[in-house]
Amino acid sequence: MRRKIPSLQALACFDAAARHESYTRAAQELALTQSAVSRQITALEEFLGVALFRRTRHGVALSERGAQYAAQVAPHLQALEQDTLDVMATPGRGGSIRLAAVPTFATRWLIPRLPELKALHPDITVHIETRTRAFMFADTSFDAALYAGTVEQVSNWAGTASHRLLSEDVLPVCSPVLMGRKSDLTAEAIAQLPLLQQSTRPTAWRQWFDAAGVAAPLALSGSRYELFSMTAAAAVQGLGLALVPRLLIEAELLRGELVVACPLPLKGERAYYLVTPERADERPALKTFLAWLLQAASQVAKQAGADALGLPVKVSAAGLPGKQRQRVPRKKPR
Amino acid sequence: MRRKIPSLQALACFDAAARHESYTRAAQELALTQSAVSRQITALEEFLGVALFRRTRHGVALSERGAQYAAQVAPHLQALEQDTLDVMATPGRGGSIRLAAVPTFATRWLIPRLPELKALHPDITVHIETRTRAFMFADTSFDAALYAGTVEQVSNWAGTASHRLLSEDVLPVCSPVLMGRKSDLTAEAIAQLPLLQQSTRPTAWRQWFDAAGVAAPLALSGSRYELFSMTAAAAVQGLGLALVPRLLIEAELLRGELVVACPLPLKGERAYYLVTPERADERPALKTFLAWLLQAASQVAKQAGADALGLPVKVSAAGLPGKQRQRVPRKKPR
DNA sequence: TCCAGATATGACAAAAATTAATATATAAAA
DNA sequence: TTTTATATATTAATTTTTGTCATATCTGGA
Repeated sequence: MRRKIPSLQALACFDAAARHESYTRAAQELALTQSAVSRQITALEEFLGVALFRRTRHGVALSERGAQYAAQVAPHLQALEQDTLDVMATPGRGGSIRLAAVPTFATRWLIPRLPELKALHPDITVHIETRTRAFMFADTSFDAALYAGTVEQVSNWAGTASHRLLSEDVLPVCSPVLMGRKSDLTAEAIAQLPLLQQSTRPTAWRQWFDAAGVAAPLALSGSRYELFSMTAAAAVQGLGLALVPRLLIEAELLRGELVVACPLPLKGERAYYLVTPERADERPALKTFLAWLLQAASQVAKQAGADALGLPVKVSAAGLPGKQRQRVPRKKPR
Repeated sequence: MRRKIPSLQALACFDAAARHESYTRAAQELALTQSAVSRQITALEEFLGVALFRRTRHGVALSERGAQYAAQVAPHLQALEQDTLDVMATPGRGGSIRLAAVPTFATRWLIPRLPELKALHPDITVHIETRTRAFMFADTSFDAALYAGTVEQVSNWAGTASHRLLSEDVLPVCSPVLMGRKSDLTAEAIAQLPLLQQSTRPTAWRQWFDAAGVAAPLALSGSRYELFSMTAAAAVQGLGLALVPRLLIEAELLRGELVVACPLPLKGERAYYLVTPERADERPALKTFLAWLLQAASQVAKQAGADALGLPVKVSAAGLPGKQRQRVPRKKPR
């Protein structure tokens, strides 16, 4: 039997009218006459058997049910429009990938490399939306997630397969102003300075001090920021020391806004992963993207490995002896 | 400007055609002529600038892009239809509530009480879908979740407010066949019998034995089932002992299919909660529903409290002395 | 009272969807 | 090979839906 759904145009009119609570403005938005909107909505109300608007002395106002219907319907309209634009925009062979990504890694690592992807695979489009936590693929329309976490977290993510990209080795960095004349600080010295915390890694500083074998009673204190980029920005302002992955702050290091306060990295258990739904998705675009990502990541890892040569991998006791300041690698993607 | 979305009818035709990979069958499903479907899809392809189907020697087959578009679009069409039916179905004052619920509690506790809700508030419709884990409200269209967990789990659920309904006190139960002549088993005796595990509470038995002060090396072994109702069913079959909340197996107790093996309850940290998105939702239907739920829960809790009178709340040492078999309460909802 | 700004509606025009009939292609059966 | 059954595509006519214009109606405020 014929499905009973109102026309999309009717729903679009309703959606606009609901947002504006005005037929006239809805008509303006949709480039229609007020008359057209009025008719569509009247027809819709008749079809549903529900009064979507209350006619007030001065215009219209959403009814209870109307508000509910609008709230339910709006995201789907939005999504349909997005999906449609998506197919229209990529008429080539490739497809588009909807990626959920941790914000700072996406901003500072992935996006700078997208031109390279574009050059190699011009027909692949990547949509990025930020997500900090795990989510259920079934609830969303993401094709993959760029996620930071431990092996356990990743393997506990139900119904997914994951591909390790890079480990998240964090380093203490700060504004050169804080360093004074010294080229390195001891862990003890760092324990005296204000620390910048990242809320999703509340124990990072504690772990770092543990690795350095230094007691730091204030390891858990300090302002908390949600994103690495925020702690980095705070560090640039001289607000304290941030513990961030080197690969997220290459630009600041290059510009001299930040310096490595102590070259002891915390080889964390955390890493960046590409997580995909388990149902071995046949989509070739995703496969291509994954292959490219892995290659880009391994390239960076190799580079970082070379940089790290000559640096102590594990620390024996307390503060490290002042090593030479590390050179900034020149891997700037073009 | 005018939105560029294809007509819903076109999308519906495409969806049906994509599912059947046949215009003819799609036409049958939609009660249209094959001609109409063919035209709609041709128009849609033209509008999108994308070939959605490959014309094969024998009919049509979805193209790569077509498959992707279909997969994206289908759930939204579905949802629009659902939403629409939803408003149409409840023309009264109330509204509908979309509830995500843990399966067994929903089946055995909530649903049997829905007639009562219906009697009190005939204009409220409750849609139930099962979810075992936490999810993000923003990703779904649920209004609330009926969730089982610890205080920590519930309070860690970001962006939500929660209302405690009932605590999940579990009891060891089994088929009367397993009990033989005895009216109660000691914890030691239970430790010798096969245990039925529930996968979402892997340590439940261990905790129970701990509370009883009995060493049970096999506390973590035994078949694992996903739902309480499954462990209960297994217990009815005499496969072993299940540790389930009493309120989920009243029916089996009444019918004599299950008996309480030992009246020592594990006062778990877990409880049933109604979890709602934090944005203080104005929807009156939800408020009414919550109020009713709380009242129904408190009624049950009172009853259970009365039943539990005279039962030892905490156990001093090992196996409990054989207490009288508890009477089955008569709170059968009508 | 009159005006400005809102929604509602009647009459008509334009556009889109649907159909019936038929053309065309193909795989399988005769 | 010819026939048959079953696909999709196309043409032309028809029906339905949508939108516009002009206008009516209502309301609050100058």
